[in-house]
Amino acid sequence: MAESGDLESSIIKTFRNSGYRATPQRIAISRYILSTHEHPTAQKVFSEVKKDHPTVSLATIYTTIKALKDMGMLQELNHPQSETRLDPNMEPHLHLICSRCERISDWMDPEMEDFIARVSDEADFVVTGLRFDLKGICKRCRDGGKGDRSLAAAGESSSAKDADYTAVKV
Amino acid sequence: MAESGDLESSIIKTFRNSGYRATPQRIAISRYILSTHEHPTAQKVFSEVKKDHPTVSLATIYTTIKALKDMGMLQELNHPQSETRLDPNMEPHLHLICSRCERISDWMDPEMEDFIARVSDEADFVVTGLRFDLKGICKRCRDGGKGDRSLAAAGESSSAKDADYTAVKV
DNA sequence: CTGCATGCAAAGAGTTTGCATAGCC
DNA sequence: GGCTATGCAAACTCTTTGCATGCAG
Repeated sequence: MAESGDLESSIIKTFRNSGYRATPQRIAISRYILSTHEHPTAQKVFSEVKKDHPTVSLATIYTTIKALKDMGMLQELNHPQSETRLDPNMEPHLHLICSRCERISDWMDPEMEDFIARVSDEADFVVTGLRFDLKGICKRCRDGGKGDRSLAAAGESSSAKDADYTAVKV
Repeated sequence: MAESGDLESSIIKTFRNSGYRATPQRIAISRYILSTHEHPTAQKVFSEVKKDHPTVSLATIYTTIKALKDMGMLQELNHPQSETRLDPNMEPHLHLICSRCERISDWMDPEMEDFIARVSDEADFVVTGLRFDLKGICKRCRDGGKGDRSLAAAGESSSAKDADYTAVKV
């Protein structure tokens, strides 16, 4: 991609401005996480980065993730019975999580901030952060039949995971 | 409490209707989880139930939680860098999570369903479950100063955990 | 009585940490 | 060159599983 150089130099600047050293491993890890939209797991980052840096270790992945979180570049998404996934989108948004293909899509909604502001006001609760996930079936999986399970945990039924979200009558 | 007998017999019925045996341990575990509003961890359930059933094991806590989830009585709430917490409220609602005292309060909002229905429609995504958390500072902690950290992880700064929620400008 | 549930301990998964070496600044 | 970051492996935390015994139905 044409702008990979731009991304890379901005990553280097960000690390140095925060007092971190910009090592090749950190740059590669950050470049992958910040440019993908697939909300990867730490293991996924590990296997992707290993293609270019075969000696990289999982410990370095986790340390770099922690640094990126510390610098406000990244947040983590936890779900019951599944690994933590990473999200470089720091704007208020919600997640559409497909039970079938395990894909996580971001959805920006203009009304969300108003909604939150009203709840914050009514509940007398000063909101500093949010996390909004909708679980369900994406259009692609409804159209395409079985869907792409490449990101799904092998052999695990997705309906079991649905039990961890408040049911919504459809 | 006066209705503990009612809760107990309804727990027994629920287990038997689903083909589970209603053992004293399961009844005690379920009674505690279903009647508390503090969204306990498995460890908290363990220590509470041990008061009446000193020989109960953590494995039984976890298998009972799994049974309750299976019966649709319970969901789990995961947050980065903290243990899974339990929520017996199965109605669509959102969570107000205080960074200071670690308390989790439920908030029912009449507009939430409309909001979700609209997103579902616009995104062409069939919603089956939801998870909506707001992180911030509760009124009690703002009024009372330091707040009650009895549920907070010892020695851990709560600001670190805030990094895992999309920042909201206040 | 029959078979599921319990309690114990050990295994598992994901993540973190300790330490000697490597390499950024 | 000083000092942080790396890579390896071992430790850690939370959760799950295997198995012999116990007890609900």
